Amino acid sequence: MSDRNDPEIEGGTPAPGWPQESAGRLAKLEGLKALGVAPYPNRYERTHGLAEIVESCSGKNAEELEALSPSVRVAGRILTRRDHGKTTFLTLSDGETRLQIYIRQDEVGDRGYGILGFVDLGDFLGVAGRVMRTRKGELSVQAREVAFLSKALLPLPEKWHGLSDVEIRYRQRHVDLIANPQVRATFVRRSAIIAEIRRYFDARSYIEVETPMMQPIPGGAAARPFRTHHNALDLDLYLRIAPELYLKRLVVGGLEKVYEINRNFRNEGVSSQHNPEFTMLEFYTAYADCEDVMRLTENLVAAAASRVAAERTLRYRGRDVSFAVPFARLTMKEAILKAAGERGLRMDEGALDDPNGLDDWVSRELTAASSDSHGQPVDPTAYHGLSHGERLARLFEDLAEGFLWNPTFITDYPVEVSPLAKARPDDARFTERFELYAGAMEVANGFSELNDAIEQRRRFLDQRRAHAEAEGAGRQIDEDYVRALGHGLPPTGGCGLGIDRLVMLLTDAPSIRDVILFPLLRPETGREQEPSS
RNA sequence: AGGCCGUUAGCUCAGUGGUAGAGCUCCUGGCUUUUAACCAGGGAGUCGGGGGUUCGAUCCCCCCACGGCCUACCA
Repeated sequence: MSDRNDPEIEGGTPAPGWPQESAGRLAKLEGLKALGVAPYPNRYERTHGLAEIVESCSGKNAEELEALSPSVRVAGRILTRRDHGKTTFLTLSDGETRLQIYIRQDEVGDRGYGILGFVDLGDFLGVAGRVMRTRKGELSVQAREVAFLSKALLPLPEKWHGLSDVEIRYRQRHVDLIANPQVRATFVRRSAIIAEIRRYFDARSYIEVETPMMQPIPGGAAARPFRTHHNALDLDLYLRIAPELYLKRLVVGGLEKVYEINRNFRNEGVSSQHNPEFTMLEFYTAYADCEDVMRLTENLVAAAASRVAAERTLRYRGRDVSFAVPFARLTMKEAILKAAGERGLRMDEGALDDPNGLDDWVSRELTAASSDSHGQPVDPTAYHGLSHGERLARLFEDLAEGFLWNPTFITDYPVEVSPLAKARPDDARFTERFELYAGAMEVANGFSELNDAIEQRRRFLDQRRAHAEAEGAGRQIDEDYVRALGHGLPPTGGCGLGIDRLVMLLTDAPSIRDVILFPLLRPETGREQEPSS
C-alpha cells in the first residue's frame, strides 16, 4: 500500500529517476486528500465532447450564447493555465479538441476554487458550467462546478516547442500524442485507411480470416524468421514472415475470396522503411489472374487515398504523387531500359534477353562509379554468380526503383525470383506477376498463383538449391502446402500490400516509425549495463 | 554488422580547458475576461556512462550505451 515510504525512493519523488517537480505534485495530491477530494475518482458523467461544443457553438456570438447559455459537463486534460487572482483560465483537451475553461471564484465557491491550488498542468478535470464567449471572443465553458478527476505526477513537455526528441517520442508515445497533434492525426488516418480497406473487400464479398502467426515452416517470402519455442509440445516454431501459403490453403478449401490484415515478422535490419514487425494486407481471389488483381489493387489504393484527401494528388516528401487511376505500367525490362537511358548508360533490349550479353554489359557499363536510382553507389560484385533473372531483378532495383514516384506497376518478373507465381503462357522465363511502386518504395506484390503442385514442388527444390550455399542449412520444403495444392487450387490471383508503407505515402511520413505506434527500439535499460565480452 | 552525426535542467536549445547558461516549465507573492497572460522574487544539473591526458575536463583522447541518417541484410 504505502509505496511512498519505500526506502528506495529518494528525494521525495514518487519513483526513482523522476524529476524533482514530481515531489511537489505528490505533495499536492496529498493536499487534495486532506481537503477530502479523491485524487482518482472512478467516474465522471460528461454531456458533451469538446468537439461537439466547438461544432455547435463556433458560429454563435457572445450575445447568442448568452441567450442560450448551453449547460454542459465536459472533461479533459489541462494543457495550459492562466491565473488572474480570483479567476483562472484553463485549456482543456480531450485528446482531439481543445477548449478554454473560465473559472471564477465567486461562481465555484471558495472550496471549489481552493481545489485549483492543488491542480497542475497534465491533471484531468471535469467541469460543469455554461458555454460562453469571453471579452476577447474565445469560446469557453464558464465553470459552475469543478471536479478533480486524475493527478499527473510527471510534467508534460512545455507549451512552445513541445516534444521533438525522437527517442522520447517513440519510447513514450503517450507523451508524443499529447504534445504533437499531428501525430494523433497520422494514427487516426491510419485507422481510417485500414477501415477503408476492410470496407472495400467486405463490399466485394471477401471474407476476412486469420491464419497462424506461429508456423513450423516459415513460408511465402524469403526473409529470415524469428524463432520461438512451444514448451508443452517441445516444438520449434517461427513467427510468420507471410501468411501466403495458409491463405491459399483456404482457397483450396473453397473460400474463394479471402483477405487478412495482420502482422508479419522479419528478422532483418531496421530502417526508415523496415520495422521487424509490420502490417500486411494479403488477398486472394479464385478465378482471377494477375491482371484482375492489378485492377483490384489499383482501385483499392485509389480508394484509400481518397479516404484521406479530396485531391488525386498528394504530397510525399516534398514531391507530388498522383493517385489517379489507371496507374502507370512498365515491364521490368522496360523499366530497366528507361532508367538506364536516363542515367546515360547505353543498353539495348537484346542485352536483357541474352544472359551472356547481360553479363558483358554489367561488367562493361556498371562500375562502382555508377550511382543507383537512390543516388548511392552501385556494387558491381553483387551481380556475380546470379542467374539471368536474378540479375535483371537486381538491375531493376539498382537503376529504376528510386525513380518510381507516382504509383507504377512493374510487371513480368523473372521466374527465378518468383517461386510462387505462375509462368507466362507465352514465355516461361517470366511470370504473371507485378509489384506496385510509389514514393520510390515497394508497396505491393501480386501474381497469378502457381497452382500446379508438381511445378511448385520443383520450384521449391530449385530455391533450396540456389540458397543452400548462401544460407548454410537448406531451407525446409513445405510439403504440407504442396499436398494442399495436390487437392487442387483453382486459378487464383493474390496480392500482398504493405499497410505501413501505404500509410507513409498517404500521411507524408518519411519514416515507418512515424506510422507504427510503438516501433522496435533497444531497451532503455541497456544504458546501465556493463559491456559484455 | 559498417560509416557519419548526436546525447547539457522536466521540455526546447546556447556554451567554454578554470565554480554551468537562456526561454518555457516549476516554487513564493500579487492580480475577477486571459490566451506565448502580466508584474516581483526564487529554485532547479551525474553536461549519457566509464577510463585516460591535464594542476584542472562538460570541452581534448579512448572504450561503452542509446538515438538519427546512410550502407549492408531484405525474392
